[in-house]
Amino acid sequence: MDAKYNPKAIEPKWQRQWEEQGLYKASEDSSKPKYYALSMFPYPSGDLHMGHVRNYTITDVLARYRRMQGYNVLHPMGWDAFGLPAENAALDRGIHPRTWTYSNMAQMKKQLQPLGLSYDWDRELATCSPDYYRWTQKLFLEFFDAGLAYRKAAVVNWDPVDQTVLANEQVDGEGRSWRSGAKVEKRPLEQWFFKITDYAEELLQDLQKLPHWPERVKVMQENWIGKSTGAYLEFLIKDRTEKIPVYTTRPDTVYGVSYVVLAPEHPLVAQVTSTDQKATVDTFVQKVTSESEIDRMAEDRPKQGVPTGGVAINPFDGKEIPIWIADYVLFEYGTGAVMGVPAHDTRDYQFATQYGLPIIPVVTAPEKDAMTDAAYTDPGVLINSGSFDGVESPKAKKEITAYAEAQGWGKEQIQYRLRDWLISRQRYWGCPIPIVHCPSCGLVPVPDEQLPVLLPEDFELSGRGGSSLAKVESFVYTTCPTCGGDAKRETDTMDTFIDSSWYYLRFSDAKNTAKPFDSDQVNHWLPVDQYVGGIEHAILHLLYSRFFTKVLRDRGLLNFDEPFQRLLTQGMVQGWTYVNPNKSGNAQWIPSAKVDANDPKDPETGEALVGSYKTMSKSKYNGVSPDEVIATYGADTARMFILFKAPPEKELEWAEADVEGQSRFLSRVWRLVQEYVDAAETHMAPDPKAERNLRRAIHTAIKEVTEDVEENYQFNTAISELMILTNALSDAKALRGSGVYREGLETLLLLLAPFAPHLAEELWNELTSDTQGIHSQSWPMLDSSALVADTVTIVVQINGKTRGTFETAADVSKEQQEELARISEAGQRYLVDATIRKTIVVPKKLVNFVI
RNA sequence: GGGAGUGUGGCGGAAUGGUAGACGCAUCAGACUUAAAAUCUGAAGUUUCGUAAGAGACGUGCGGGUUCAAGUCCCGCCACUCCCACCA
Repeated sequence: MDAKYNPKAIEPKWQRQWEEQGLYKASEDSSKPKYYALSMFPYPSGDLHMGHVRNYTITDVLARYRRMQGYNVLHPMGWDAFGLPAENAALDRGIHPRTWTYSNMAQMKKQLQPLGLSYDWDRELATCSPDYYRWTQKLFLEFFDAGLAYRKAAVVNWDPVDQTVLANEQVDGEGRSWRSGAKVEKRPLEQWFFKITDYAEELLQDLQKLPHWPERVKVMQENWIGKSTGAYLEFLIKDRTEKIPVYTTRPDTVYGVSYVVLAPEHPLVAQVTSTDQKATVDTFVQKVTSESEIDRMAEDRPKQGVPTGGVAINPFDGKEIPIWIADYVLFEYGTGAVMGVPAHDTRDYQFATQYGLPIIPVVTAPEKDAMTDAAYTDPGVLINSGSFDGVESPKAKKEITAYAEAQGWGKEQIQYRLRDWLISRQRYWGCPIPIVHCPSCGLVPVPDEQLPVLLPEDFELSGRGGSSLAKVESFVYTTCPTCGGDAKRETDTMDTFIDSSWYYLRFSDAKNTAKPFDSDQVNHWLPVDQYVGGIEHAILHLLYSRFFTKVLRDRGLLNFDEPFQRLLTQGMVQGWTYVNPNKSGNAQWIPSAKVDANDPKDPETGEALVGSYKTMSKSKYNGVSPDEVIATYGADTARMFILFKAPPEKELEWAEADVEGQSRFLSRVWRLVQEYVDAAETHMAPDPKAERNLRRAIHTAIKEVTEDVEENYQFNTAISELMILTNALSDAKALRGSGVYREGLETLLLLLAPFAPHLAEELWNELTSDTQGIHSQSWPMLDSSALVADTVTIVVQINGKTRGTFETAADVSKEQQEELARISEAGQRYLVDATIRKTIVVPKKLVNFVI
């Protein structure tokens, strides 16, 4: 055995060995319980960063731990491989997006390999491979068949020069295309949608089935779904037959309506506008619709609007009120029209004061909140409300809604903020939508036997954001699968979030060539027992995946409601870097390793620098790459550091000194075992007390590490327990000849195995004659009887303040304990002249005298 | 504006209502060494009194409360972080 711990010598050796043994292949052994551990699969950017390492290390520890616990573990890895960066790379470098993507995947796999992660690579998948996207298309057709995939016009950013659709991020602050510089137009275009709103209620309700998800993720999803209960009410239009429907959560304030506002895009705008207001209204609509979303939503922006000249009639009191249009009303939400109640709504109040509209209080505020210069938005008692005067708000809501319903001009309505999911993208590097447009048959799904609809090879990229497929004639022109006539293919591709909405299902049956997955397989392995990933996916990815699961359940393809049983959102990895305020962009970030901390200067220009944190997920510019760390310290040290430095859900600051600390700890373990193996077993006089103490330390460690890993993901405290056990063994070298000491070393290695797999394997191999390897061993069993201590420390308190302690036998009775406390040094000192009013005895822990 | 969370030494962080600061980093002292590194041993919240051994006071963002006992439970503040946000 080497005298010195040298990770470079042992890590590659064991990685090869594990690979050859096929140690991490998930089997179909149904005699064992299953455990499915999953990290969110990466986008193959070509650059593995510390955030990835943290993510994958966490699931790896759990996977290894569960294997030792006797579980049949599924721990797969794959690639979220479609997406825009590949297309941009193709534009910039003139290479095929596939070439770029696959070379990145190879690169990242190479970077992952030395980490010693226990993946079942047999199940590797890439969403851009036809073997995978064939089934994405099949699932799309399931949605289509269920009526959950549909087309409708949606307003998009249109570049009139490049003749292409732009993403919101591709439009600059002034509403110009980043590429052509042309003023971007808002155009309604036919787009594909998934009807996620059909599942809004279940997506909301089933959050209750997820007790092991972080509260804040559930709250975010809840807010995103945004359920509210209110009333749908119809206002009449004077001299016309149409009605203006509004949605309100405050039907109790309906007598306070002093105007009605339509969104500028609302179809009724044309009908209600009077001739003399037409020019004003047209100009206003033009102005608002040409503005970017960002401008229109901008904070603190004053609300703008114009009167249409039209007059509405409040059906409750027959009062005539003006119809306005305003930019603060959103066309997409509710009915796209709002009743204006300035007295009881903050936004309406702002608008009304700005344009001199009447403010009519209809809900009384308690004296202290009496309305002065703001809207009163809390509940109260109704006034000025006809026959509803004197009714309290909550009751009035119900009564007024019921009254409207009886009169036929309203009803109760539940409203969600969740919108349908716009899934079509006008891009090349995505999964083609398997639909044919036939002039006579309409939208025709591509039949199963013609799947996959392959991405064409001969294409020309039409610029960022544009549809390249539409220009590939051999792709576009086809025949209708139904009637055989001339037809065109759909040229949109799917949002990449669709690819990632079902990959965790595919892992259960990754090589199936007949269907997306076999139901028995998916029902066996799913739901995922532990899902780990960044908080940035708290809403979209997780919501879409939940939606997919529910739809596929309703299609009979699987039998569970929720895909991810437990969710852990890991914190970011940050690094201390310096900023050069004189530079811009990425050049301003300078890794701390290149800078003298006492005199921070830009190594290139000599300019003074300012310290700052930067997230390691954009790690190109801040120095510490996983490759370097592994090359310097080894994978085990990197893993230990990242788990020990902070609890998993918190941010983690990269610090070289702490990495060295972990390296030191592993070296200590190495020496401990080596010295034991080298030392001739010395016989010594038995020391039962010391042996019992050591055994207690061993089993305390088993208990603590098990609880930390299994229940709370407290890897940081689990590792500190390993350190405590190591220190105890270090201190107990006199016991080397005893069985307890050996038990201690073996237990230490077993407990360490999920965290530092290579070191544990190497030392296990040296220490024991076992040939199966440490990762095939069982997790150590806890012997609770070993935890019982011979003696206990009793705390003596006077009036709740600790005044001393004493040691006594663990089987001390309550009475003895009190008496011992009384005669203890502290007791003697404080109780001499005192009257004891009360004594509290906590058995085996504490005695408190109140004097 | 709405919601969620956090606040403990020089730092990362521990603490089923029961000795606050486990474990580690950094620091200091000692041993080993010609020397350094590595390694090992030890010290250490702040403060007052004391030459010292020691003794006391104060300490978990702030102010109250419950309790024999509060970092932990309750009430009210403050600060910071994150998410959503003209959603009627």
